[in-house]
Amino acid sequence: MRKKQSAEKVAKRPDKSTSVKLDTGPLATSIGFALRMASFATTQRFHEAMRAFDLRPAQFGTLVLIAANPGVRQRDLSEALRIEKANFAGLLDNLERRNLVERRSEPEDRRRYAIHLTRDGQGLLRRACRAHDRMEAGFQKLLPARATKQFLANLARITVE
Amino acid sequence: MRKKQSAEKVAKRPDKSTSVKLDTGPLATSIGFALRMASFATTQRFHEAMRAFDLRPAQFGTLVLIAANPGVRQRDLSEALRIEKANFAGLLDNLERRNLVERRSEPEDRRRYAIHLTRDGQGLLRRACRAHDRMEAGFQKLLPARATKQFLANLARITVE
DNA sequence: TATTGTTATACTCTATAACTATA
DNA sequence: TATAGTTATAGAGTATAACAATA
Repeated sequence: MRKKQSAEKVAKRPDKSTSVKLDTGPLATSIGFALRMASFATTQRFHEAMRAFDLRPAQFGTLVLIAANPGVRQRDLSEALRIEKANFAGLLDNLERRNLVERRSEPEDRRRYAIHLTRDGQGLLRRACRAHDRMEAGFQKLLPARATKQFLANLARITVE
Repeated sequence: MRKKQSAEKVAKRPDKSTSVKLDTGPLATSIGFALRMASFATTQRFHEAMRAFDLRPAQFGTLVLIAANPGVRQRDLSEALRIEKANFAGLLDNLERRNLVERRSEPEDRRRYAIHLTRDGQGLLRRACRAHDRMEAGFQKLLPARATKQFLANLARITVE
């Protein structure tokens, strides 16, 4: 993608249709901006990796959390994923229409649903997780050796409440 | 906002209307997911810090890059910020209507605009940067002492191309 | 009265294609 | 032909309020 600075830009004219490296000023030391850019990059990779499964980040996260917490309540899922309950209803509708998850009513509190994966959901998630793990291995290779654990811990510190 | 665990939840029934900590399964070691959550958290803080200036992340980033690169071309700005040029036109329109930036036509290539901050834009940015710096100092305090530089370097490694 | 989940709505963000004017 | 910038549009993501059913 990146063309090296032509050595013979001499006489003609620069005609720099190539990308220009900008001074990022105070953004160069901005944790918020760096997180934004890094998250954008990994999200792009996520979409590539999950294209075959038609799963977006929030959908994949939902399936993973259900698998790890069978029977979890809808409200706890949406809170853990930082998704408004109003928006989460539609997300779950979509996964249920695709026969990946199942809402089971709870007799002891009939306002609540216990959410479970279907067999199809388990199967799709298993394959999606393999793609996810390959993607994550690629991210780890971008970091210094044995730096991942500390990096994840620092991200968790930033992710307060 | 957060209710402390009532000490007399004793006999009655748990009635856990408080939030439940879920097992995050393979997301616990997912760099992509951790970045997503951390970026979400810092973006929330950004909106609080910038409410007084009515600047969203992309708008603030735009002003900062213009200040650091006066006369920059619109295309280079949108590329640096990873914003589609089609969407960036409207963003700049908004900043121009608010008299914060100015598009100057370039005689040597009349397709291009050279983007500059107005006096108002410089003034607003100066104040916004102070709020931004305070916010960033808050983020740094969440990290171990002297860990910021390495953390930023690792974020930059993830942000490829 | 408070909580779980739903519906409706609006606003922002992102992505794509088609267009103009220039080169 | 290719590039800079614009317009239009559609799809996601996000936020808020109001509601029904239940506790």
